[in-house]
Amino acid sequence: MKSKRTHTCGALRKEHAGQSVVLMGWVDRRRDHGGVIFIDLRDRYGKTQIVFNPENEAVYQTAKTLRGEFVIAVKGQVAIRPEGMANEALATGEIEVIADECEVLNPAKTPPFEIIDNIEVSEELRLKYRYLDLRRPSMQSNLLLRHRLYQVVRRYFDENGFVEVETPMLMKSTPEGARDYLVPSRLHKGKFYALPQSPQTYKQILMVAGFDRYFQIVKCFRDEDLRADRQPEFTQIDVEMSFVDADDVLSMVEGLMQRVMKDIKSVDIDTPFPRLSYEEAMEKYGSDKPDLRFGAQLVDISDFVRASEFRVFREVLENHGAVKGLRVPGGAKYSRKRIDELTEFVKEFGAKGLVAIKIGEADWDSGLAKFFDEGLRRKITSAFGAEAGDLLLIIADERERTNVVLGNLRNRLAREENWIPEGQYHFSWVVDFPLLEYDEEEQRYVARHHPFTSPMEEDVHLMDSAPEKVRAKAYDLVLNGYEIAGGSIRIHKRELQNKMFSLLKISPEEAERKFGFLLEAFEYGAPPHGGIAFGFDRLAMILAGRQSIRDVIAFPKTNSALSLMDGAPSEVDERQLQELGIKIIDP
RNA sequence: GGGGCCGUGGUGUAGUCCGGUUAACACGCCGGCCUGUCAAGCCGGAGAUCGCGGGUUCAAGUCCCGUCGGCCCCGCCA
Repeated sequence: MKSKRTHTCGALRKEHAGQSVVLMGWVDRRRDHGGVIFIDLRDRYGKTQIVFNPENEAVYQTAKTLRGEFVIAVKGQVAIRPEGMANEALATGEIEVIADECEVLNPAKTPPFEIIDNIEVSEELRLKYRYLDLRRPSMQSNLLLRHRLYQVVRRYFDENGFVEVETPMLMKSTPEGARDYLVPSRLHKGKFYALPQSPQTYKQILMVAGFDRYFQIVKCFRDEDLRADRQPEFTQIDVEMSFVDADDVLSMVEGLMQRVMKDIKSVDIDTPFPRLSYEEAMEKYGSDKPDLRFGAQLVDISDFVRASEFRVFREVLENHGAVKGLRVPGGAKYSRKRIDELTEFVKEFGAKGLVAIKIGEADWDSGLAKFFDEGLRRKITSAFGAEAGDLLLIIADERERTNVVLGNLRNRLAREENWIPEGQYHFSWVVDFPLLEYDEEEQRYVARHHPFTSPMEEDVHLMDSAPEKVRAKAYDLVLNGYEIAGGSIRIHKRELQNKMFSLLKISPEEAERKFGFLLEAFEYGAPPHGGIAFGFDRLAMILAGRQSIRDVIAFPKTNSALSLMDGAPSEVDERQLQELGIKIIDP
């Protein structure tokens, strides 16, 4: 290439008129009028219209050969477009570049899909040709947003005295929690490293080491099944602080969110964020990550229907279950088919059925009316705040299941009934989580957050008598129905940690084997500490207004954890296996 | 481990329920015409045997079985 690029394709304006410039980029579109040829030249900064006039024979002949996605260099004069020819849709639309010279830096095959936004193309193809997909303006802006998010986070924590420390990617496997990705050791055949599910133990050890404010933007790995908001490798903003209580962590995070929203979205948000107890979240919204952009709270009618003739409700209540429901404004128009669909939906979450009551002008428009006397019908209707034309959807089951089922129904209805206002960001904290939950399969309590989470002091006395009632010093940050961060104050005393392990049925020997290094560290002066970790991809996804974290990850995996572009995972050479002492056993 | 939806020229879809002569449409691509377009326009053309394998049938894109792949969800994700 003879000359250097002087400007990007988004840079030129009226005031550059008359200048000689060199632009480089991709041919976005070609409009050949037989005489004059227009090329829109694209790079990540924008597009600029290039004009090729037949009078300039040499450059005109080159222009005729140009096709989509050719990489070219153009030297020319910036000119103000003729009267009435400006393109307001383009930032550079008031000018154009009259080409003097044009060099094809590299031709291109016709791409398998067009490099434009708003085209319907299967995600499969987008992932296979990710480099083409990433050329599309919307994907470029997603990755640029992600880039800005990294910068805001680093700046904020740096300003607040946090130290960024990298922790190992090759670490000890700790089978509590998610499935590990394992890495075989060549030097120690038969032994394995694990990729971190999170740098949890390292950051706690950094507290012991005296780095009282730590953060890291770090990859984590979990070998579990994927979802729209879950990838096997994902990025966390990992944070830990010493000499703090939960409020200190929460307000530090609120400050970060305020900064992020301001810098990325130009939105001012209020702090402190509302806090809901776990119990309140479950009872009112049926979720530990409630979407608070809309109301539609669950209504508990257990106390009313206890007196009804309806056996389904009575039996559930006799077994200490709950009867709760949701009001669907205007839902009385739902067809039988629609209600059947919703019934199928709630069954996926373990409900036995769904009771639907249509509210008519005078009274219930429902075959169930006969089971409830008139006063009861009126009480129930008013408990829901329901009016004629509404629909009540009611679940009767054990309390937790009732809540969870209705929570999922609430989210589905919100989407389908457009209850969710556009462009809102509703942050909240969910606090007072149970420390433990009982795992039926393993027949033991497991840590709801992780085994290093501190119980609340006032609940410690319950650890022996009623472990399920012990609340944790744990907190989740929820944004628009997504858990975007979760953390806790940690246990920093050996005795309490031992107690926790015994509740989890982790023997002293096992604790020693798995976490001995951490426990030993705690014996050398561990400060009280706590922290939090953000799902960076989820946060980026929400800020970008996308439905899948794949849209904010440059090279994501498919649902079955394949990389369609490079073909990972793949078989390896026999020699590599030999070096590692690994034999493949046919499945 | 399980449930649902999907796979037809380069791309997106129609056709599949009710099997039957040249698989349709739009965009893209190629060529021609055209000197001010910007989703340029007009005319013409090429291009798919219907994800893959097997089966049923005189006959399969269409029915059946299996398999691969994509997406959404349940379980799982301390």
